[in-house]
Amino acid sequence: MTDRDPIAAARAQWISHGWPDAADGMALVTSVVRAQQLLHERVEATLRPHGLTFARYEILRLLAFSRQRSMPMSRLGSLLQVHATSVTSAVARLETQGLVERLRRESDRRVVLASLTAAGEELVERATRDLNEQVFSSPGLDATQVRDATRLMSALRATHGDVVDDVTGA
Amino acid sequence: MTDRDPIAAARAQWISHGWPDAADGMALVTSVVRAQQLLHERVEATLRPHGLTFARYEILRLLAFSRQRSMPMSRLGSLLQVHATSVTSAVARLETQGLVERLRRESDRRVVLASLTAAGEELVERATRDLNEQVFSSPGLDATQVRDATRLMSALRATHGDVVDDVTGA
DNA sequence: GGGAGATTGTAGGACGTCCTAGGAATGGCG
DNA sequence: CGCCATTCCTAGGACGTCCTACAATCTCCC
Repeated sequence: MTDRDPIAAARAQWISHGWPDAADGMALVTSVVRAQQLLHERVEATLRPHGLTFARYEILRLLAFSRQRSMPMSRLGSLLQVHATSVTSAVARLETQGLVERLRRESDRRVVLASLTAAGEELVERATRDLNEQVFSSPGLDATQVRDATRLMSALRATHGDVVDDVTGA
Repeated sequence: MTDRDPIAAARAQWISHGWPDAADGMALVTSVVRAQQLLHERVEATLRPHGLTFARYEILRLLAFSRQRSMPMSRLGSLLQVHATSVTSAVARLETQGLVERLRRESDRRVVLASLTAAGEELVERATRDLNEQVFSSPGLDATQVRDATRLMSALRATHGDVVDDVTGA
């Protein structure tokens, strides 16, 4: 006996308990949480054979895009929108794996530069190829839906203070 | 000096590095992850004064909806789509807080029933009221966008194997 | 110079999630 | 009747996230 959609069921409960004005918002929040969970699982499964998690992959990816193959810890945190201590622990693991090394900037010795090693550079390219093939090129919606959904998520981000380009939707 | 939208920037990098077919999918995944993070932060901020997290709130909410005010651990896990061990640790904390108690079902002594206490029942109603007022009734999109976004997230869930009602969109 | 205040990063702790392993209770099958 | 596969739950560990300190370093201004 298969259960019904838990989110649709929760929405019905919300209405029958006298919270109709909040029911759609509840369903939206719950749907986004669940969609993120499913996408995250696919991404993690793809990265696992490479010994990476998404958090660590994102750091390698940013470093590989940068000119110097290195970046201050604080800049990683602000670009990835995570707490500084999360960056510290992720970079510590990447350093243990030999994918990144820490350098202290001479002109300002407070700054720690996370710098990609040759091994890190090779790994991030292989991992990116797999992610593109196994997740990003077929995320589970058709091209129109992908564009619409991305635009709606951007609008949501914008109302929460994120800097967002292109909400108007050309 | 404000940075540009990190997701739009990543999408541009994807295209210029020769991965145009994956760029939109990457942007979608990243947008969903970020939107979830923002909504999750608002929800957690609302629940914190009540001494709850979203994970524990969801358990209390399900129990309060159920007839007996109780439910097997395994059912909580399947409804919430989380690992059984996550349920164990959340219920353990709720028990410490005096919001839930564990009962063993007599007819099948393998089953542990998580059962709402009077304190838990009161708390979940107060927490729900705050969530409805502070998050769910104004999730950050207008009514049309909320409906569209929920429908797209449902389609995404459906392609990943979730049981989903109402994808067709009346 | 030299101290006050900012900025940058790390340490330690709480919590949630997953995984693997394993202990109890049930139910079926020889 | 008794053994075993299944089901249900918990224990312990890895990882990511946040928070509150705190240490090191830089900057500014007296």
